[in-house]
Amino acid sequence: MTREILADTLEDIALLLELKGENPFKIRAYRSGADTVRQFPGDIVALAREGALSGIKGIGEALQQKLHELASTGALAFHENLKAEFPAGLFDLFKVQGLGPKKIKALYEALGVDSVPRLKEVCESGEVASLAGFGKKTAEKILEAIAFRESNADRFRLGDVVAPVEEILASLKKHDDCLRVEVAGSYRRAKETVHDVDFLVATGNPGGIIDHFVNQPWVDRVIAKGETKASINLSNGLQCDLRAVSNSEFACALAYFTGSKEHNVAMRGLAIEKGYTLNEYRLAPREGSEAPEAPVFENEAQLHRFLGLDYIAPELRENTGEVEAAAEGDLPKLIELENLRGTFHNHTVASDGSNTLEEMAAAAIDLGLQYLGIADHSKSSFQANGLDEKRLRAQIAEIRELNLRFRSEGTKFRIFAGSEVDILKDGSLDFDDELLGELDYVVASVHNAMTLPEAEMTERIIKAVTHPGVTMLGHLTGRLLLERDPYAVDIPAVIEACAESGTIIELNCNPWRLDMDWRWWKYAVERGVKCSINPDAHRTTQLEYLWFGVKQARKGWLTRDHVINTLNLTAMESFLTLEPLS
DNA sequence: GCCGTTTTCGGCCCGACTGTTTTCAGTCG
Repeated sequence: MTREILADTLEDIALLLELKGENPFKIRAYRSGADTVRQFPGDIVALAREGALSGIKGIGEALQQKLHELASTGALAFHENLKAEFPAGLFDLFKVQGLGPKKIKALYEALGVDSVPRLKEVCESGEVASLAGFGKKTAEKILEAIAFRESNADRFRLGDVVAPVEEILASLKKHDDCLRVEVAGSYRRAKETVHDVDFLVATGNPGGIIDHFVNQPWVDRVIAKGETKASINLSNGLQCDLRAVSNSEFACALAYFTGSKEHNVAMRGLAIEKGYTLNEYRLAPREGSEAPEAPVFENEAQLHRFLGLDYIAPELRENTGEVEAAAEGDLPKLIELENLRGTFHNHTVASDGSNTLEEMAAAAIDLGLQYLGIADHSKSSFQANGLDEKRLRAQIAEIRELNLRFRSEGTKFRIFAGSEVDILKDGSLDFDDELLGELDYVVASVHNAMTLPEAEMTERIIKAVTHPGVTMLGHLTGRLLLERDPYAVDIPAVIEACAESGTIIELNCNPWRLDMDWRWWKYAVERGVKCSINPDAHRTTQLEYLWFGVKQARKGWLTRDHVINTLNLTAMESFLTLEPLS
């Protein structure tokens, strides 16, 4: 049983209840329950199994009971019974843009539409167009959406959208009618994957800038275009939305469109408590409220302050307690990119990297770092040209030489000799203790046998992280975003083991990984575990992945004190119990 | 289904765009 299964089941129930036309507030309760489960800072699966969920906001008695049944027996009768009422293919229909529960229900009941192929059939035959509430245009739109869906995925890794987003942003900035522009939405919150990208402009002429937006060469398809809002698809399928507001509305609009939805609900709830209604344009006294008029807000910080909150950084706006903490003055001072003094876990041409030791070091120096940890693959990762004992000892010697040269040249910089040692199937390490002892630090990672049952995988990893020679655990779950699921592993148990043995957990910044997931960091640091933000760079330019890592760390509420590589060189040498170079 | 300085009932966040309709329902974010 995993957190994802718990959350997905609740989400599934919400969908089924929608199809049945149930009370929308009940449906919302299941959805928000799913969200609470996903975001819960702790071992929600264990709590559910033990029936110890009471007191969690948003999980009432009914959901507690259902989660307990699901977690303790592996199935939920209520869910199974609901599912049995509808054909399985119906769920695919929700992924067609423009189709919601009402239309799907109508199509199913009137025309027996229970799958995407069947939907295509009835659109082409003209049956859809003659259905009440549907028309020719609807049928065309559905066909268009099906075709689009067949050719594109609907989510993108954060790392894959940075370039197009920056290009569009620059183009909007240059436009004469643009007073201010920001990217809002999940991109601004630095979610690891995004569904779409939301641009927000302040302008006195919305029509002009909307026309400009939909007429760019990279626009593949215009989904919608109105007076203040437009949606387009890029040729890679990425959906981009533009909202135009007046300059005086910009702060509220930016807060609103940065979201998340759940964060906004919490913010509006807070506004209501204070006698106001909050929307994407303004904060205004509610009807019948005695509250005085709110001023025009120049920026989000002013809005937050007016509501009695400290400024909440965009990365935190996921409704995981940030609104309450902001009210109490308990928000953490989040880590910033500039706080990093060095980094670990980087590759060179010795294994599967593209640059030499010297080139990697030069790039790190250019970024203003004081140290760089090299950790090429170990011998079992022969697919990645992993180093055997002899080659690794030669690399250690080469690193010592280079460090001497830095010292003689007066460069305050040090390469730490490490290894990304494979955690073998039985939890033992790929090198013996003697060689591990010759290294400055050791990253231990799983690269094979990823389909072990959860208990075995957990035991395997715990055995490795409790080995005294291991400094840190690499990419905890092995996930590749949108490509490979995390392997089955009991994350809280691993965190606990790391806490006890003082082993650091890596936040791997490769945008394909971003692993350990940001949702676990609050829990990990509560247990006393330290984080290392590591780019896993295989070429010099990938050291810039640190940007993604810091964003994820901020999402995980991490401060500089939680992150080991904010230590300066001297402090780091002392932490690793190494003789200082100079 | 959840929640509570309005606490066991009666609320529950809000607006833009589209298409099919003549005033609005459905979808999306």
